[in-house]
Amino acid sequence: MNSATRQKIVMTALELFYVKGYNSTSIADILSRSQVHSGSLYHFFPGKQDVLVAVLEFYRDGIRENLLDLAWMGVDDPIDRIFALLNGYRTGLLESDFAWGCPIGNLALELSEPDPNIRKLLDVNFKNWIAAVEGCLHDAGARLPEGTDRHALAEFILTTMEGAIMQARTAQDIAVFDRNIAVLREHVALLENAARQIWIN
Amino acid sequence: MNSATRQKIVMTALELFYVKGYNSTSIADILSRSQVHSGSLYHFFPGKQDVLVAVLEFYRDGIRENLLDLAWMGVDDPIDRIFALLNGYRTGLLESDFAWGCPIGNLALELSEPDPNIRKLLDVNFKNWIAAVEGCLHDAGARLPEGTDRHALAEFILTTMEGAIMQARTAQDIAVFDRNIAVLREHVALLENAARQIWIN
DNA sequence: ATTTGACTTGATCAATCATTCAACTTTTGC
DNA sequence: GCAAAAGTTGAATGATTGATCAAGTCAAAT
Repeated sequence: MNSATRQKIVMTALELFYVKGYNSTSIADILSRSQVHSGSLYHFFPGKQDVLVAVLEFYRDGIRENLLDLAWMGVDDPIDRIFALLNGYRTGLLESDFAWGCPIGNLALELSEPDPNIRKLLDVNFKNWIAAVEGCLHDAGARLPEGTDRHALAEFILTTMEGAIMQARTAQDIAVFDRNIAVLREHVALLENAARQIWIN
Repeated sequence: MNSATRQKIVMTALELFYVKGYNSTSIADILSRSQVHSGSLYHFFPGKQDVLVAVLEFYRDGIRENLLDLAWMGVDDPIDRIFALLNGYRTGLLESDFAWGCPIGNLALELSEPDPNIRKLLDVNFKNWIAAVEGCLHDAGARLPEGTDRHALAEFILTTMEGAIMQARTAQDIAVFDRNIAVLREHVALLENAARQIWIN
C-alpha cells in the first residue's frame, strides 16, 4: 500500500502545499509535477483532502528523523537544542527567499474550517513539536526555576517561532525573526537568572 | 468613488476573507452575500485582488477607531492597554467559536507569493499594530529597564498574539491562548522586576 | 498458462472559477 | 432639459477545478 507512485504523490503534494498552500495547489499541479496520471492518484486517494491527510501523517511520523535529528546533530545542551531547532526554520526562510516557513502553521491558518480529522492532525503535529521542546526544558532541570510550567513555556516557544516566521515572511526581512528570537533568548536568560538567585539564597 | 455599493462589497469581502480566507472566498460568494451584481463589482474593482487591496486599506486606515479605541476604552495604564488589546482577540476567538483570529495574520500566511502591493499592505498593517504597542511600551517609561529594545518587544508581543491564536484555533482550546499570554505576562513582570532592581541599587 | 487484482492511462465530466460586456437606469453637471 | 457620466443588471465566456471511468498493463499467485 506504499508504492513508489503513492510516495511520489505525497512528497510532491508536501512540497506544493508547503510553498503554495493547500487551496492554491491543484490536483493538476500535483499530477504534472509528480508525472503521475489522475487515475493513479485517485486509485490511492479518495480525494484531494486525503492527500493532505497523508502529508500530515508523514510530518507526524517523521518529526524525529526529518526534523529533530537533523537540527540536533552535534548539539547536546538542552537549551541550545531549542535554539538550534528555531535556527533551522531561520535557515529555511533564508534559503527559500522567505517562501518556506512552518508547513503546519501555514495550513493551520489557511484551512479555516478544516475537517475534524485534518484539524486533529494539525493539532497532533503541533503537540509533538511542543513535546519535543518540553523534553529539552525538562532536561534543563534546575537551570530553570523550580515550579516553571515547562509545558506552557514549550507552547510559548512554538508561538514565538510561528509568529516570528509570519512577520519575517511578511516583512521579507530576517532581522525581524532575529529580534524575536533575541527576546525569547532574553526571557530564557531571565529565567536562568531567577533560578540561580533561588539557588544562592 | 465611495458609493454605498462599493462599501457593501468591501465590508462583505472583509467578513468573508476573515472567516474563509482569500482563496476560499469566490467572487460569487461576495456577490450573493452583498446582494451586488458582478457588473457592479467590476465597475469598482478591476479584479478580485483589488477587492483585497481595498479590504487591507480599510484595516490600515481604521486601526485606531476600529481596533485600538475599542480595546482601550476605559483602560489608561499602558501595560494594561497591551493586554487589553490581546484580550480583544481572545474574545473574538470565543465569540466566533475559533473562526476568527487575526485577519492580517491569516492572509499573511495564506498568500504565499503575494503581489508586492499586497505584501506591503500586510506589512504596513503589522507595522501599525507594532507601533501602537510600542507607544504603550514607551509610555511605560521607567517601569521597563533602561535600554530595553521597545520596538523588538512590541514585535514580540505581536508574535505572541499571532502564535497564541494559531495554536488556540488549532487545538480549539482557549486555555492554550491563556497559557501563552500568561508566559508573556511573566516576561513583562520579569522586566518590571529588573527595572525595580536597578532603581534600588 | 491463466487468472486475479493491483496499478496505469488519459479522455472526459459537471461544477465552479474570475471575468466580460452590451443593454439599461440613474445621477450629475451645465 | 439635455447630454455625459456613473452605476446597475444579468446572461455569457473560457479557463480551471476536483473527480470519474472504461480500457489497458503488469506482476504475482495458482
